[in-house]
Amino acid sequence: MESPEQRRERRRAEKRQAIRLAAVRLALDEGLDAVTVEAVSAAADISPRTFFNYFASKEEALVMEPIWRPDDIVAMLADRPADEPAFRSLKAVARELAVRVRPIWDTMQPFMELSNRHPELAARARAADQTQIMETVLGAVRARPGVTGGIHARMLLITTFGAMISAIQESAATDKPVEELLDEAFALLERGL
Amino acid sequence: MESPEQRRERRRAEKRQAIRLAAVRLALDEGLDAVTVEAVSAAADISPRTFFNYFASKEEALVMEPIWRPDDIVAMLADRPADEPAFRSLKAVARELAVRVRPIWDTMQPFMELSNRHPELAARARAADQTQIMETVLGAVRARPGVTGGIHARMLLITTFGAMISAIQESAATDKPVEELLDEAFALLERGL
DNA sequence: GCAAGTCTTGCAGAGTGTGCAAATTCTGCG
DNA sequence: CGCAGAATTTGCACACTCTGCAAGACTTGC
Repeated sequence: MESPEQRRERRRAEKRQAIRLAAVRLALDEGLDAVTVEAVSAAADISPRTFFNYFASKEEALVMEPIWRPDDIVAMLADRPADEPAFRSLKAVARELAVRVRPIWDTMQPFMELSNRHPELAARARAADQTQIMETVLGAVRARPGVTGGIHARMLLITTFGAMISAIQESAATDKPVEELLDEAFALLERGL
Repeated sequence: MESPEQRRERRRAEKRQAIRLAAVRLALDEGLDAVTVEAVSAAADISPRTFFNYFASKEEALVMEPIWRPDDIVAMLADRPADEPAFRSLKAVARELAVRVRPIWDTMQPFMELSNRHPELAARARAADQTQIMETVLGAVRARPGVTGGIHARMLLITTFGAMISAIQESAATDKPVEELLDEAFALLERGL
């Protein structure tokens, strides 16, 4: 069964996604300039004011929901065996996150297409997430065994995300499976590029 | 001597910097919310309209001029010996870019302070640059010897910038010299983290 | 079928950013 | 100096994003 709260949550998420799709379709069909809040709202059959009940900004509606959230990552790291070296833990976490991508790969396509045409979009949206992750997770990485210094922790994090982003982009460009590419990327990091 | 054009260029750059400083000072003194184009213009003694002759957006005035520009990087890469492996070339380029930072380190401080208080700022501003660099430079990296595949090129680029960003941030946090930290970072990349 | 809560909407207002044309300032040069 | 031509600054009108607030519409459980 479904509690009333879950029900509301789900509905809200569905509507959010519907608005997103309307926005992205509009952007792909008519160009980014055609995407005004007014136009999106009309397409999604809501009032402009309501749009902002679902998204804090217009941009937010044009990119997909982030697959990595700081708390998630901290939690996933905490779940790894305490004596596991940092690099190994991060690799495991990255793999787990990559797996999450698979079931939504198809729905991601329009967003990827849009990101290809307007690379600033996804980058800008991701930027906020990334710094937040850096700040939140850096402490957790430092606490892991096998971290030799301040810059080591930073490099571990930044390269982990570099690997994920590279894998996703390369996968979109070549159609190779993400996980395979992610393994390649981590192999490079492990033995040195 | 100085040609008239150079003169104009220089003046323009000076004014740009003056506006920047006014904006950042305002942000540090009164908080980010106090930074409206109107307030910045008043502080810099120009009209709001003129502000937009110097910056395409308010945000642009709150972060420092990027030290890396795509064309620069491509040119620097082209200057490296043709048979030098990609990793080595990128390391050399990164070092050269890091050296550029030294003479302006002091003027960077207010911006760093602001970036610490509002991490989204610098990240968002950098985002556009970074994707542009990716797109522009990726081809040049692929053409270098020692690049084994699509994901290798991507990882080389992304980790190079990761190293530079890590080094700068860590340097700001610990006061160690940037170049030393950059070397540490590249050592990690070279032998594997 | 009603009462309480939730969601949607309109409206007013502050702020960003742009095109255009007038006003101002700068430049070299006679 | 003083002036013609060029570059810069500015005001103005306008389209657009985003927010707070309060009223209206709609759900929901009972």
